[in-house]
Amino acid sequence: MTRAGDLLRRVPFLAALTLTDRRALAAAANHRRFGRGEAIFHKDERGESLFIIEEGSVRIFLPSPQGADLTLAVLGAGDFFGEMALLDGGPRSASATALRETATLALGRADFTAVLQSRPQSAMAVLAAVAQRLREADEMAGDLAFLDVGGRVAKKLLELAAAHGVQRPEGTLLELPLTQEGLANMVGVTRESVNRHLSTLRRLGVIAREGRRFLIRDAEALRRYVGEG
Amino acid sequence: MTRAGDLLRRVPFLAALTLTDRRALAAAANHRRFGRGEAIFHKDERGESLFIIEEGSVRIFLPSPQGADLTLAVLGAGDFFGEMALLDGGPRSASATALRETATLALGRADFTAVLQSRPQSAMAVLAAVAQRLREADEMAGDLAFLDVGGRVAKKLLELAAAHGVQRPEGTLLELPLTQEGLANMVGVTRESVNRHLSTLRRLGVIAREGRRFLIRDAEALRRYVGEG
DNA sequence: GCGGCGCTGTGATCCAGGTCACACTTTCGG
DNA sequence: CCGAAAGTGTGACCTGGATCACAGCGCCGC
Repeated sequence: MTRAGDLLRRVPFLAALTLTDRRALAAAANHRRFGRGEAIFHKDERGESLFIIEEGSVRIFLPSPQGADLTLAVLGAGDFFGEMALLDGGPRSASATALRETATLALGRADFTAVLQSRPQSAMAVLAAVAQRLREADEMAGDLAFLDVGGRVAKKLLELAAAHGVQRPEGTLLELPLTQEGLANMVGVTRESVNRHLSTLRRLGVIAREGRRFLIRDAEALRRYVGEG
Repeated sequence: MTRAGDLLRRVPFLAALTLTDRRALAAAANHRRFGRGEAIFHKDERGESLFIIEEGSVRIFLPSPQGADLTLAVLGAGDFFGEMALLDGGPRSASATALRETATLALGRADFTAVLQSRPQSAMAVLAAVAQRLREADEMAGDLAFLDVGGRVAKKLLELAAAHGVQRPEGTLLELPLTQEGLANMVGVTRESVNRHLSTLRRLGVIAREGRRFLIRDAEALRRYVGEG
């Protein structure tokens, strides 16, 4: 309970609640755990809950008929997802699976809307978060329409560096372990194409591999690489 | 004033307001008109107002360095846009221009947030609208990643039919006059490619031209065309 | 009613990236 | 610690769409 209360305080849109409210909410919410690779929900299902990640990480993606799906986001502790189906009443617009052992707090529609209705601050925070996501989605569409594969790969590396990068003497190291296939899915291309572009980038000394993670040696060169290929 | 009050009643997220509130809001808002082709705002500018369309139509798009930009939406009377910059404080995420003579009501940040904070109903309505748009944006990204040009063209025609279609004995007529270039921009490809696909569709008797508008003769065939090319 | 400009249609080329097919390397579960 | 499975690197090939280059067409303004 204390644990859950602590978590909720760190979730932006719930920060405006009083301690008692947060406790009540934590009591109302369901704890749910998912194993590595386990599905949390599938696109097109009806959705009745919002999930808050306590621990772990979750991939949100559009499944494609012919395998290779498109990753929209990878979320971590403190992030929430699954709100859309609650907000506009539609079905799940994407699928979600746990990338590793993950613990969540699931909030039902009634509890969620109650918070939004009674706390203008919370509603504004959710609004800001959703607007932010819309912004990113539009940008993704733009990238798919305007950039070639090289540019998309380079740009995604920069984004990942901004989100999960750790400064190192030799450059920025991407925390999150990422396979070429994973990167390919984020960028909407085949694994082979990603490989070829990474190879040239490595040959140019722009990036390097550190086990299962990437090291970005020359962010500036990467930025130039976006928009030329 | 009465005019503006009337308009506001028809805007979903303002429907919850009392008549007096709507009057006050209408008084606070600025009327602004734009000529055919005139820019309303540009991507990356700072944005301090939300626009409600009284009359006319507006194209929201991502400009691309090399010309051919990507159309995200075409909005008409009663629709609103420009809310994102107000909600998350970021710059304009896209550009907006009037497609024809257009009258708008511009609402400043303060007035907008005041409504959202004081009217849970309004906040929920905006939330639903933004969620809806996020849904569409994600779907667009999926289409760009998964569908080939033929499929994208066909799907867009079906969407346009759903949004602006009028039933006719011979099929569904798309109200809005649309050039091949316009369609190409909605779908992220060249005009020539669109032309070729439209030609085959016409040869197959699936669609036909009615002056400057499209007639969809066989929606079922169009649906099949999505996802095969 | 006529001249011009913005649309439409289509052919000829070219090439980025998908597909297929493997060999090699790392990692991890048992 | 070993063997299978997952991930990586690359070559050969083919093809959908971009690009360039025109030739008609029709609608609009004067």
